[in-house]
Amino acid sequence: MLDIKFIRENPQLVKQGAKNKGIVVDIDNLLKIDEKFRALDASVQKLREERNTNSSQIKGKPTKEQIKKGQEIKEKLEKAEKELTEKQSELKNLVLEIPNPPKNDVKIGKDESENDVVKKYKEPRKFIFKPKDHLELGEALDILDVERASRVSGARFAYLKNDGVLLELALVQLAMKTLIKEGFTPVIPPTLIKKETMKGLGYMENGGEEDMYHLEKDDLYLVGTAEHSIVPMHMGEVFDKKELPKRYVAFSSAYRREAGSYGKDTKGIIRVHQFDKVEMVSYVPQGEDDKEHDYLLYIEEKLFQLLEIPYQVVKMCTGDLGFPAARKYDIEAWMPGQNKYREVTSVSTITDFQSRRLNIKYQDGNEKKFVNILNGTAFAIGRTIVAILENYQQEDGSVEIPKVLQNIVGKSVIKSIK
RNA sequence: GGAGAGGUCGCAUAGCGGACUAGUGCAAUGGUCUUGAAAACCAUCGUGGCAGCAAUGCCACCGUGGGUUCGAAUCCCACCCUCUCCGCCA
Repeated sequence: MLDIKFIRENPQLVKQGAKNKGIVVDIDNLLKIDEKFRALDASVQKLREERNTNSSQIKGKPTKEQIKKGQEIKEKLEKAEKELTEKQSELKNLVLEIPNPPKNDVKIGKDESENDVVKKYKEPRKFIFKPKDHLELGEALDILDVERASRVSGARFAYLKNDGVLLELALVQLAMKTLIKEGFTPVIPPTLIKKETMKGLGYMENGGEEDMYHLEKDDLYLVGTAEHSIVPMHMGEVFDKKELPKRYVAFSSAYRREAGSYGKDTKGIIRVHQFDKVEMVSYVPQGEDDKEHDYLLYIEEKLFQLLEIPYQVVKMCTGDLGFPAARKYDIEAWMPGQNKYREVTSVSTITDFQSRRLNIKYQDGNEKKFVNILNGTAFAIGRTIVAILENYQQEDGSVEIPKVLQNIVGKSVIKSIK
Protein backbone atom coordinates (compact mmCIF):
# COMPACT_ATOMS: atom_id res chain seq x y z
CA MET A 1 0.00 0.00 0.00
CA LEU A 2 1.26 3.44 -0.88
CA ASP A 3 1.03 6.46 1.39
CA ILE A 4 -1.91 8.65 0.37
CA LYS A 5 0.26 11.69 1.01
CA PHE A 6 2.85 10.34 -1.37
CA ILE A 7 0.19 9.86 -4.02
CA ARG A 8 -1.09 13.41 -3.49
CA GLU A 9 2.38 14.86 -3.84
CA ASN A 10 3.64 12.64 -6.66
CA PRO A 11 0.66 11.78 -8.84
CA GLN A 12 2.74 11.72 -12.00
CA LEU A 13 5.32 9.33 -10.58
CA VAL A 14 2.63 6.98 -9.29
CA LYS A 15 0.82 7.02 -12.63
CA GLN A 16 3.97 6.30 -14.56
CA GLY A 17 5.02 3.55 -12.15
CA ALA A 18 1.73 1.72 -12.58
CA LYS A 19 1.82 2.18 -16.33
CA ASN A 20 5.31 0.73 -16.53
CA LYS A 21 4.11 -2.32 -14.66
CA GLY A 22 1.26 -2.63 -17.10
CA ILE A 23 -1.39 -1.87 -14.49
CA VAL A 24 -4.21 0.57 -15.15
CA VAL A 25 -5.06 3.00 -12.36
CA ASP A 26 -7.11 6.18 -12.25
CA ILE A 27 -5.13 8.52 -10.04
CA ASP A 28 -7.15 11.62 -10.94
CA ASN A 29 -10.32 9.96 -9.76
CA LEU A 30 -8.58 8.79 -6.61
CA LEU A 31 -7.44 12.32 -5.81
CA LYS A 32 -10.94 13.65 -6.36
CA ILE A 33 -12.30 11.13 -3.89
CA ASP A 34 -9.54 11.96 -1.49
CA GLU A 35 -10.56 15.60 -1.59
CA LYS A 36 -14.19 14.74 -0.90
CA PHE A 37 -13.13 12.48 1.91
CA ARG A 38 -11.13 15.22 3.58
CA ALA A 39 -13.99 17.71 3.32
CA LEU A 40 -16.33 15.18 4.91
CA ASP A 41 -13.79 14.39 7.57
CA ALA A 42 -13.59 18.06 8.54
CA SER A 43 -17.36 18.35 8.93
CA VAL A 44 -17.56 15.16 10.97
CA GLN A 45 -14.85 16.46 13.25
CA LYS A 46 -16.76 19.67 13.77
CA LEU A 47 -19.93 17.78 14.69
CA ARG A 48 -18.06 15.62 17.14
CA GLU A 49 -16.62 18.72 18.69
CA GLU A 50 -20.16 20.06 19.16
CA ARG A 51 -21.26 16.81 20.71
CA ASN A 52 -18.34 16.75 23.10
CA THR A 53 -18.92 20.36 24.12
CA ASN A 54 -22.60 19.73 24.72
CA SER A 55 -22.10 16.67 26.88
CA SER A 56 -19.23 18.13 28.87
CA GLN A 57 -21.49 21.06 29.84
CA ILE A 58 -23.89 18.67 31.51
CA LYS A 59 -22.94 18.29 35.16
CA GLY A 60 -25.74 16.48 36.91
CA LYS A 61 -29.10 15.72 35.39
CA PRO A 62 -29.37 17.05 31.84
CA THR A 63 -32.12 19.51 30.93
CA LYS A 64 -34.67 18.87 28.22
CA GLU A 65 -32.94 21.40 25.96
CA GLN A 66 -29.59 19.73 26.44
CA ILE A 67 -30.98 16.34 25.54
CA LYS A 68 -32.78 17.75 22.53
CA LYS A 69 -29.63 19.46 21.31
CA GLY A 70 -27.66 16.29 21.82
CA GLN A 71 -30.17 14.27 19.88
CA GLU A 72 -30.03 16.71 17.00
CA ILE A 73 -26.26 16.54 16.84
CA LYS A 74 -26.40 12.79 17.09
CA GLU A 75 -28.75 12.53 14.15
CA LYS A 76 -26.60 14.74 11.95
CA LEU A 77 -23.46 12.99 13.05
CA GLU A 78 -24.78 9.52 12.31
CA LYS A 79 -25.58 10.55 8.76
CA ALA A 80 -22.26 12.28 8.21
CA GLU A 81 -20.27 9.42 9.72
CA LYS A 82 -21.97 6.92 7.47
CA GLU A 83 -21.02 8.95 4.43
CA LEU A 84 -17.49 9.34 5.74
CA THR A 85 -17.03 5.61 6.26
CA GLU A 86 -18.26 4.94 2.75
CA LYS A 87 -15.89 7.45 1.20
CA GLN A 88 -13.06 6.15 3.32
CA SER A 89 -13.44 2.57 2.21
CA GLU A 90 -13.88 3.68 -1.38
CA LEU A 91 -10.64 5.61 -1.09
CA LYS A 92 -8.82 2.78 0.62
CA ASN A 93 -9.84 0.29 -2.03
CA LEU A 94 -8.51 2.58 -4.72
CA VAL A 95 -5.23 3.07 -2.90
CA LEU A 96 -4.84 -0.69 -2.52
CA GLU A 97 -5.08 -1.11 -6.27
CA ILE A 98 -1.99 0.99 -6.87
CA PRO A 99 1.19 -1.02 -7.32
CA ASN A 100 4.53 -0.17 -5.79
CA PRO A 101 6.38 1.92 -8.39
CA PRO A 102 9.54 0.31 -9.78
CA LYS A 103 12.91 1.76 -8.77
CA ASN A 104 14.62 4.08 -11.25
CA ASP A 105 17.25 1.57 -12.26
CA VAL A 106 14.65 -0.96 -13.37
CA LYS A 107 14.33 -1.21 -17.12
CA ILE A 108 10.97 -0.34 -18.59
CA GLY A 109 9.62 -3.33 -20.42
CA LYS A 110 6.36 -5.11 -20.97
CA ASP A 111 7.07 -8.71 -20.01
CA GLU A 112 9.69 -11.36 -19.29
CA SER A 113 11.01 -11.19 -22.85
CA GLU A 114 12.55 -7.84 -21.95
CA ASN A 115 14.33 -8.97 -18.79
CA ASP A 116 18.09 -8.58 -18.79
CA VAL A 117 20.69 -11.18 -17.95
CA VAL A 118 23.08 -9.20 -15.76
CA LYS A 119 25.54 -11.93 -14.83
CA LYS A 120 26.59 -15.43 -15.72
CA TYR A 121 28.45 -17.91 -13.53
CA LYS A 122 30.27 -20.89 -15.01
CA GLU A 123 29.91 -22.31 -18.48
CA PRO A 124 27.32 -25.06 -18.80
CA ARG A 125 29.02 -28.41 -18.74
CA LYS A 126 29.71 -30.09 -22.09
CA PHE A 127 28.24 -33.56 -22.07
CA ILE A 128 29.82 -36.39 -24.02
CA PHE A 129 26.52 -38.23 -23.79
CA LYS A 130 22.93 -37.07 -24.08
CA PRO A 131 21.92 -35.69 -20.65
CA LYS A 132 18.74 -37.03 -19.15
CA ASP A 133 16.12 -34.94 -17.39
CA HIS A 134 15.66 -35.06 -13.62
CA LEU A 135 12.56 -37.21 -13.74
CA GLU A 136 14.20 -39.98 -15.69
CA LEU A 137 17.25 -39.81 -13.43
CA GLY A 138 15.26 -39.57 -10.24
CA GLU A 139 13.01 -42.50 -11.07
CA ALA A 140 15.88 -44.71 -12.09
CA LEU A 141 17.70 -43.91 -8.85
CA ASP A 142 14.49 -44.49 -6.89
CA ILE A 143 14.65 -41.09 -5.26
CA LEU A 144 11.58 -39.64 -7.01
CA ASP A 145 8.12 -41.14 -7.42
CA VAL A 146 5.65 -38.96 -9.24
CA GLU A 147 3.39 -41.72 -10.42
CA ARG A 148 2.36 -43.03 -7.03
CA ALA A 149 2.07 -39.49 -5.73
CA SER A 150 -0.43 -38.71 -8.46
CA ARG A 151 -2.49 -41.70 -7.44
CA VAL A 152 -2.44 -40.69 -3.79
CA SER A 153 -2.63 -36.90 -4.07
CA GLY A 154 -3.21 -36.03 -7.70
CA ALA A 155 -1.15 -34.28 -10.33
CA ARG A 156 1.82 -32.13 -9.38
CA PHE A 157 2.81 -33.99 -6.23
CA ALA A 158 5.84 -36.17 -5.62
CA TYR A 159 7.42 -38.57 -3.22
CA LEU A 160 11.06 -37.87 -2.46
CA LYS A 161 12.83 -41.03 -1.30
CA ASN A 162 16.11 -42.57 -0.24
CA ASP A 163 19.13 -40.40 -1.08
CA GLY A 164 16.74 -37.72 -2.35
CA VAL A 165 15.68 -37.20 1.25
CA LEU A 166 19.28 -37.01 2.42
CA LEU A 167 19.98 -34.53 -0.35
CA GLU A 168 17.09 -32.32 0.73
CA LEU A 169 18.17 -32.38 4.36
CA ALA A 170 21.75 -31.62 3.34
CA LEU A 171 20.62 -28.59 1.33
CA VAL A 172 18.65 -27.34 4.31
CA GLN A 173 21.71 -27.81 6.51
CA LEU A 174 23.97 -26.01 4.07
CA ALA A 175 21.62 -23.04 3.75
CA MET A 176 20.98 -22.82 7.47
CA LYS A 177 24.63 -23.08 8.43
CA THR A 178 25.67 -20.50 5.85
CA LEU A 179 22.99 -18.02 6.86
CA ILE A 180 23.31 -18.48 10.59
CA LYS A 181 26.97 -17.63 10.14
CA GLU A 182 25.80 -14.43 8.44
CA GLY A 183 23.75 -13.57 11.51
CA PHE A 184 20.30 -14.61 10.30
CA THR A 185 17.83 -15.92 12.87
CA PRO A 186 16.64 -19.40 11.93
CA VAL A 187 12.90 -20.06 12.12
CA ILE A 188 10.47 -22.81 11.32
CA PRO A 189 7.19 -20.92 10.91
CA PRO A 190 3.56 -21.99 10.86
CA THR A 191 2.35 -22.83 7.37
CA LEU A 192 -1.31 -22.12 8.05
CA ILE A 193 -2.23 -18.49 8.54
CA LYS A 194 -5.42 -16.58 9.22
CA LYS A 195 -7.37 -14.83 6.52
CA GLU A 196 -6.77 -11.54 8.29
CA THR A 197 -3.04 -12.06 8.03
CA MET A 198 -3.21 -13.00 4.37
CA LYS A 199 -5.27 -9.89 3.74
CA GLY A 200 -2.79 -7.76 5.63
CA LEU A 201 -0.04 -9.03 3.39
CA GLY A 202 -2.01 -7.82 0.40
CA TYR A 203 -1.99 -11.07 -1.51
CA MET A 204 -5.75 -11.42 -1.64
CA GLU A 205 -6.06 -8.71 -4.26
CA ASN A 206 -5.05 -8.87 -7.88
CA GLY A 207 -6.14 -12.45 -8.28
CA GLY A 208 -3.54 -13.63 -5.77
CA GLU A 209 -6.19 -15.53 -3.87
CA GLU A 210 -6.51 -17.89 -6.83
CA ASP A 211 -3.15 -19.44 -6.13
CA MET A 212 -3.67 -20.11 -2.43
CA TYR A 213 -5.05 -23.15 -0.71
CA HIS A 214 -7.88 -22.27 1.63
CA LEU A 215 -9.21 -24.47 4.41
CA GLU A 216 -12.81 -23.38 4.56
CA LYS A 217 -13.79 -25.11 7.76
CA ASP A 218 -11.22 -23.19 9.76
CA ASP A 219 -10.86 -20.23 7.40
CA LEU A 220 -7.11 -20.71 7.24
CA TYR A 221 -4.77 -20.37 4.30
CA LEU A 222 -1.73 -22.48 3.47
CA VAL A 223 1.32 -20.31 2.88
CA GLY A 224 2.73 -20.07 -0.61
CA THR A 225 6.15 -19.35 0.90
CA ALA A 226 7.56 -18.89 4.39
CA GLU A 227 7.57 -15.17 3.68
CA HIS A 228 3.81 -15.26 4.28
CA SER A 229 4.24 -16.21 7.89
CA ILE A 230 7.58 -14.52 8.55
CA VAL A 231 6.81 -10.98 7.36
CA PRO A 232 3.68 -10.60 9.51
CA MET A 233 5.54 -11.92 12.56
CA HIS A 234 6.22 -8.31 13.51
CA MET A 235 2.93 -6.68 12.54
CA GLY A 236 2.00 -3.77 14.72
CA GLU A 237 5.47 -3.65 16.23
CA VAL A 238 8.03 -0.89 16.51
CA PHE A 239 11.67 -1.90 16.24
CA ASP A 240 14.44 0.02 17.87
CA LYS A 241 16.77 1.25 15.13
CA LYS A 242 19.59 -0.65 16.81
CA GLU A 243 17.76 -3.93 16.17
CA LEU A 244 17.90 -3.39 12.42
CA PRO A 245 18.69 -4.98 10.09
CA LYS A 246 16.67 -7.90 11.39
CA ARG A 247 17.19 -10.98 9.26
CA TYR A 248 15.40 -14.32 9.30
CA VAL A 249 16.05 -17.57 7.53
CA ALA A 250 13.04 -19.84 7.52
CA PHE A 251 12.52 -23.42 6.51
CA SER A 252 9.03 -24.47 5.58
CA SER A 253 6.84 -26.19 3.08
CA ALA A 254 5.19 -24.00 0.48
CA TYR A 255 1.82 -24.66 -1.13
CA ARG A 256 0.60 -23.36 -4.45
CA ARG A 257 -2.47 -24.21 -6.43
CA GLU A 258 -0.70 -23.30 -9.67
CA ALA A 259 -4.02 -22.19 -11.06
CA GLY A 260 -3.67 -21.10 -14.63
CA SER A 261 -0.52 -23.05 -15.29
CA TYR A 262 -2.20 -26.07 -16.82
CA GLY A 263 0.01 -27.77 -19.34
CA LYS A 264 3.07 -25.89 -18.16
CA ASP A 265 6.00 -27.86 -16.69
CA THR A 266 3.87 -30.94 -16.27
CA LYS A 267 6.83 -33.22 -16.24
CA GLY A 268 8.71 -33.95 -13.05
CA ILE A 269 8.93 -31.70 -10.01
CA ILE A 270 9.73 -28.31 -11.52
CA ARG A 271 6.24 -27.08 -10.77
CA VAL A 272 4.42 -28.84 -7.93
CA HIS A 273 1.70 -27.97 -5.43
CA GLN A 274 3.90 -28.59 -2.42
CA PHE A 275 7.62 -28.06 -2.01
CA ASP A 276 10.08 -27.18 0.70
CA LYS A 277 12.00 -23.99 0.77
CA VAL A 278 14.59 -22.08 2.74
CA GLU A 279 13.63 -18.43 2.60
CA MET A 280 15.25 -15.18 3.73
CA VAL A 281 13.43 -12.09 5.03
CA SER A 282 15.10 -8.80 6.01
CA TYR A 283 13.75 -5.75 7.77
CA VAL A 284 15.99 -2.71 7.22
CA PRO A 285 15.79 1.04 7.83
CA GLN A 286 14.46 3.38 5.13
CA GLY A 287 16.88 3.82 2.29
CA GLU A 288 18.98 0.80 3.11
CA ASP A 289 17.03 -1.63 0.99
CA ASP A 290 19.23 -1.21 -2.09
CA LYS A 291 22.28 -2.32 -0.17
CA GLU A 292 20.35 -5.18 1.40
CA HIS A 293 19.03 -6.24 -1.97
CA ASP A 294 22.59 -6.64 -3.26
CA TYR A 295 23.48 -8.51 -0.10
CA LEU A 296 20.66 -11.03 -0.37
CA LEU A 297 21.46 -11.58 -4.03
CA TYR A 298 25.10 -12.11 -3.06
CA ILE A 299 24.03 -14.83 -0.60
CA GLU A 300 21.85 -16.54 -3.18
CA GLU A 301 24.76 -16.56 -5.62
CA LYS A 302 27.13 -17.79 -3.00
CA LEU A 303 24.90 -20.77 -2.26
CA PHE A 304 24.76 -21.78 -5.91
CA GLN A 305 28.48 -21.21 -6.24
CA LEU A 306 29.01 -23.59 -3.32
CA LEU A 307 27.06 -26.15 -5.31
CA GLU A 308 29.09 -25.22 -8.40
CA ILE A 309 26.03 -25.11 -10.58
CA PRO A 310 26.10 -22.78 -13.61
CA TYR A 311 23.55 -20.00 -13.38
CA GLN A 312 22.61 -16.60 -14.66
CA VAL A 313 21.23 -13.62 -12.81
CA VAL A 314 18.23 -11.99 -14.42
CA LYS A 315 17.02 -8.53 -13.59
CA MET A 316 13.28 -8.19 -14.10
CA CYS A 317 11.93 -5.38 -16.22
CA THR A 318 9.00 -3.30 -14.96
CA GLY A 319 6.38 -5.46 -16.67
CA ASP A 320 7.58 -8.63 -14.92
CA LEU A 321 7.95 -7.22 -11.41
CA GLY A 322 4.69 -8.09 -9.81
CA PHE A 323 2.52 -5.82 -7.69
CA PRO A 324 4.49 -5.14 -4.49
CA ALA A 325 8.09 -5.40 -5.74
CA ALA A 326 10.14 -2.34 -6.59
CA ARG A 327 13.02 -4.37 -7.97
CA LYS A 328 13.57 -8.08 -8.45
CA TYR A 329 16.35 -10.45 -9.47
CA ASP A 330 16.00 -14.13 -10.28
CA ILE A 331 18.75 -16.69 -10.35
CA GLU A 332 18.25 -19.18 -13.13
CA ALA A 333 20.22 -22.40 -12.91
CA TRP A 334 21.32 -24.26 -15.98
CA MET A 335 19.23 -27.38 -16.49
CA PRO A 336 20.97 -29.70 -18.97
CA GLY A 337 17.96 -32.02 -19.22
CA GLN A 338 15.90 -29.17 -20.62
CA ASN A 339 18.79 -27.37 -22.25
CA LYS A 340 17.85 -24.06 -20.69
CA TYR A 341 18.13 -21.85 -17.62
CA ARG A 342 15.27 -22.18 -15.14
CA GLU A 343 14.31 -19.98 -12.21
CA VAL A 344 15.56 -21.33 -8.88
CA THR A 345 15.54 -18.25 -6.67
CA SER A 346 14.01 -14.81 -6.57
CA VAL A 347 14.87 -11.80 -4.45
CA SER A 348 12.86 -8.58 -4.23
CA THR A 349 12.71 -5.35 -2.35
CA ILE A 350 9.20 -4.28 -1.57
CA THR A 351 10.43 -1.11 0.15
CA ASP A 352 7.82 0.05 2.69
CA PHE A 353 4.88 -1.17 0.62
CA GLN A 354 4.02 -3.99 3.01
CA SER A 355 5.21 -2.48 6.27
CA ARG A 356 2.77 0.40 5.84
CA ARG A 357 -0.08 -2.03 5.52
CA LEU A 358 1.11 -4.31 8.31
CA ASN A 359 2.19 -1.35 10.42
CA ILE A 360 5.78 -2.41 11.05
CA LYS A 361 7.92 0.53 12.11
CA TYR A 362 11.18 1.43 13.74
CA GLN A 363 12.11 4.21 16.10
CA ASP A 364 14.61 6.61 14.54
CA GLY A 365 15.41 9.32 17.08
CA ASN A 366 11.98 10.67 17.97
CA GLU A 367 10.50 9.68 14.64
CA LYS A 368 8.75 6.44 13.79
CA LYS A 369 9.35 5.22 10.27
CA PHE A 370 8.16 2.26 8.27
CA VAL A 371 10.78 -0.45 7.78
CA ASN A 372 11.80 -1.63 4.36
CA ILE A 373 11.22 -5.32 3.79
CA LEU A 374 13.00 -7.66 1.43
CA ASN A 375 12.65 -11.34 0.77
CA GLY A 376 14.63 -13.85 -1.17
CA THR A 377 14.96 -17.58 -1.71
CA ALA A 378 17.95 -19.36 -0.28
CA PHE A 379 17.02 -22.76 -1.69
CA ALA A 380 13.80 -23.83 -3.32
CA ILE A 381 14.67 -27.41 -2.50
CA GLY A 382 12.79 -29.18 -5.29
CA ARG A 383 14.23 -27.15 -8.12
CA THR A 384 17.67 -27.21 -6.57
CA ILE A 385 17.54 -31.00 -6.50
CA VAL A 386 16.49 -30.91 -10.14
CA ALA A 387 19.53 -28.77 -10.92
CA ILE A 388 21.85 -31.08 -9.01
CA LEU A 389 20.52 -34.22 -10.67
CA GLU A 390 20.75 -32.81 -14.16
CA ASN A 391 24.13 -31.09 -13.78
CA TYR A 392 25.89 -33.82 -11.86
CA GLN A 393 24.65 -36.84 -13.80
CA GLN A 394 27.07 -39.41 -15.12
CA GLU A 395 26.81 -41.46 -18.26
CA ASP A 396 25.75 -44.55 -16.27
CA GLY A 397 22.80 -42.70 -14.73
CA SER A 398 24.41 -42.19 -11.33
CA VAL A 399 24.63 -38.71 -9.87
CA GLU A 400 27.61 -37.21 -8.17
CA ILE A 401 26.84 -35.26 -5.03
CA PRO A 402 28.22 -31.70 -4.97
CA LYS A 403 31.41 -31.63 -2.90
CA VAL A 404 30.03 -29.24 -0.34
CA LEU A 405 27.20 -31.68 0.46
CA GLN A 406 29.16 -34.92 0.47
CA ASN A 407 30.01 -34.86 4.14
CA ILE A 408 26.48 -34.05 5.18
CA VAL A 409 24.91 -36.71 2.96
CA GLY A 410 27.60 -39.19 3.88
CA LYS A 411 28.41 -40.32 0.36
CA SER A 412 29.77 -38.93 -2.88
CA VAL A 413 27.55 -40.56 -5.50
CA ILE A 414 23.91 -41.52 -5.77
CA LYS A 415 23.75 -44.87 -7.54
CA SER A 416 20.90 -47.03 -8.56
CA ILE A 417 20.24 -49.59 -5.84
CA LYS A 418 18.66 -51.97 -8.29
C1' G B 1 -14.48 -30.34 22.82
C1' G B 2 -16.28 -28.58 28.16
C1' A B 3 -15.77 -24.91 32.48
C1' G B 4 -13.73 -20.36 34.20
C1' A B 5 -10.57 -15.72 34.23
C1' G B 6 -8.78 -11.83 31.44
C1' G B 7 -7.12 -8.26 27.18
C1' U B 8 -6.10 -0.22 29.28
C1' C B 9 -0.58 4.74 26.04
C1' G B 10 7.15 0.02 26.07
C1' C B 11 6.17 -3.03 30.90
C1' A B 12 3.13 -3.21 35.44
C1' U B 13 -1.31 -1.43 37.33
C1' A B 14 -5.93 2.08 38.53
C1' G B 15 -10.60 2.72 36.38
C1' C B 16 -17.20 -0.10 37.34
C1' G B 17 -22.09 5.88 32.72
C1' G B 18 -20.56 12.70 33.07
C1' A B 19 -13.50 16.51 36.55
C1' C B 20 -11.01 10.20 31.84
C1' U B 21 -8.62 16.20 28.69
C1' A B 22 -7.17 7.99 30.78
C1' G B 23 -4.30 8.43 36.89
C1' U B 24 0.08 6.03 39.22
C1' G B 25 4.75 3.13 39.39
C1' C B 26 8.78 1.23 36.47
C1' A B 27 11.59 1.71 32.18
C1' A B 28 13.35 5.37 28.59
C1' U B 29 15.32 10.41 27.11
C1' G B 30 17.46 15.28 28.49
C1' G B 31 19.37 18.00 32.64
C1' U B 32 21.21 19.29 37.92
C1' C B 33 24.60 17.26 41.47
C1' U B 34 29.41 14.00 41.29
C1' U B 35 36.56 12.94 40.02
C1' G B 36 33.42 8.91 37.81
C1' A B 37 29.21 6.06 38.83
C1' A B 38 24.97 4.99 41.82
C1' A B 39 21.25 7.49 44.42
C1' A B 40 18.37 11.80 44.67
C1' C B 41 16.01 15.81 42.30
C1' C B 42 13.89 18.63 37.89
C1' A B 43 11.90 18.16 33.04
C1' U B 44 10.19 15.31 28.82
C1' C B 45 7.74 10.92 27.61
C1' G B 46 1.52 6.67 23.46
C1' U B 47 -0.35 6.25 18.11
C1' G B 48 -2.76 8.14 13.95
C1' G B 49 -5.56 11.98 11.32
C1' C B 50 -7.41 17.04 9.85
C1' A B 51 -6.50 22.48 9.51
C1' G B 52 -2.27 25.97 9.67
C1' C B 53 4.06 28.84 7.15
C1' A B 54 4.18 28.23 12.34
C1' A B 55 3.04 28.61 17.64
C1' U B 56 -1.14 25.85 18.07
C1' G B 57 -6.12 24.00 17.75
C1' C B 58 -9.35 20.06 16.94
C1' C B 59 -10.71 14.77 16.11
C1' A B 60 -10.10 9.52 16.74
C1' C B 61 -7.95 5.33 19.29
C1' C B 62 -8.55 1.42 26.11
C1' G B 63 -8.13 -6.52 21.65
C1' U B 64 -11.58 -6.03 16.82
C1' G B 65 -16.41 -4.90 14.85
C1' G B 66 -21.42 -3.58 15.87
C1' G B 67 -25.24 -1.62 19.39
C1' U B 68 -27.63 1.24 23.70
C1' U B 69 -27.21 6.58 25.51
C1' C B 70 -27.69 13.63 25.42
C1' G B 71 -22.85 11.32 26.97
C1' A B 72 -19.17 4.74 26.79
C1' A B 73 -12.52 2.43 28.69
C1' U B 74 -17.01 1.65 31.78
C1' C B 75 -23.47 -1.24 29.79
C1' C B 76 -25.21 -5.01 25.71
C1' C B 77 -24.05 -8.41 21.33
C1' A B 78 -20.63 -10.94 18.05
C1' C B 79 -15.75 -12.19 16.91
C1' C B 80 -10.27 -12.60 17.88
C1' C B 81 -6.45 -13.57 21.28
C1' U B 82 -4.09 -14.99 26.12
C1' C B 83 -4.16 -17.71 30.72
C1' U B 84 -6.08 -21.73 34.31
C1' C B 85 -8.63 -26.43 35.00
C1' C B 86 -10.91 -30.93 32.69
C1' G B 87 -11.17 -34.20 28.36
C1' C B 88 -8.58 -35.96 23.95
C1' C B 89 -3.82 -36.41 21.71
C1' A B 90 1.93 -36.58 18.53
